[in-house]
Amino acid sequence: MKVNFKKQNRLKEFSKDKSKIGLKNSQKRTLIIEYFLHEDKHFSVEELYNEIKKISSEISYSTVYRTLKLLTTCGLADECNFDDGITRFEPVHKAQHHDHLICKRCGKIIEFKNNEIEKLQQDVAKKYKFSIKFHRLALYGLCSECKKKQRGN
Amino acid sequence: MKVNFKKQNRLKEFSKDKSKIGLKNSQKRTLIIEYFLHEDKHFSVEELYNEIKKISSEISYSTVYRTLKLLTTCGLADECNFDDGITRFEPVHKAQHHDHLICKRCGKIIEFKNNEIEKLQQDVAKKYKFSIKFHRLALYGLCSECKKKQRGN
DNA sequence: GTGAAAATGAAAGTCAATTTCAAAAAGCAA
DNA sequence: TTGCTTTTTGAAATTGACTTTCATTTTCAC
Repeated sequence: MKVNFKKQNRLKEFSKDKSKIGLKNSQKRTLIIEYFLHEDKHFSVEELYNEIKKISSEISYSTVYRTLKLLTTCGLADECNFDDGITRFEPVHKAQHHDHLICKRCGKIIEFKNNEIEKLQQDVAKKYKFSIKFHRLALYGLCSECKKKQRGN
Repeated sequence: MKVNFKKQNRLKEFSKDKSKIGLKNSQKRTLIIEYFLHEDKHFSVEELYNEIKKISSEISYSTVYRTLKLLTTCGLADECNFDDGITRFEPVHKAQHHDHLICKRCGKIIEFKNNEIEKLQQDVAKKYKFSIKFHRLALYGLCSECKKKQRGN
């Protein structure tokens, strides 16, 4: 498992905070956190649980669930909803907010960032004297590969 | 209950289709549909059920639920999710797609439309060779009234 | 090591959404 | 109108993802 510097720092941060907020250093939790932060993917609890199980069969669904919620509370993970009733978690990239393209055929999730859209959102908010705390933008459709496949059919 | 022309037409359309797809003309369903289409609001099943109950106490939650699902299938209603785990339904305005501003304090839902944002979404899609079938954009925050109240506190 | 506090797993509970099924209503045909 | 078939309905049960409970295990400061 390749460890990238930024992510290691995030994990270290997490470790530093732990004592302050009364957390103990659990091996299982650490394994889950490392796996989750190093994989740059969107995981449902179920999905992460299934992958973790392969590495360490002694980790329960509850622990995976609780760890993801904990990371969310600590600001190291974000919860996403993509219209299928399943909550997914993604590692927070502190540097940049982003939105999502979701392929309805293969389920692929692509992240994108568009400053112009964000600016226009602020314009909309201003028009309605509204202050935006956060937003969700998801574009649903077909990714390039699935488009090719569909033509083939 | 004021009936606007466009909505009456939509209802008529619905009625026309009914026989073709094997639906019978139920009084209760008709009442629910009329109420839903004439109120230009976002309803959860629960909310619509509570309002309908006041008019006709003999209509059950199941019927309201099934009617809203039916309207969605027929393309006369859309399902929305605003990050609170509750599905809301809105009458489809055939003329225009729109997005939402949601006040996290009072729950108010404001609809808006911004062609520039839509255009930029297409640009994003093109960049990733993605074809968009539909999208969801929701801006969460505080509406003008709630901002005022908050200052007052 | 000992003891207090936190973490864990399995099972139970929650809650909105959805389905089931027996009874009621709709509507076609005689 | 009556009889018959199909659809609709209400109440209750079920589903499925999420969340909590609680007895047991692990952590860690002393």
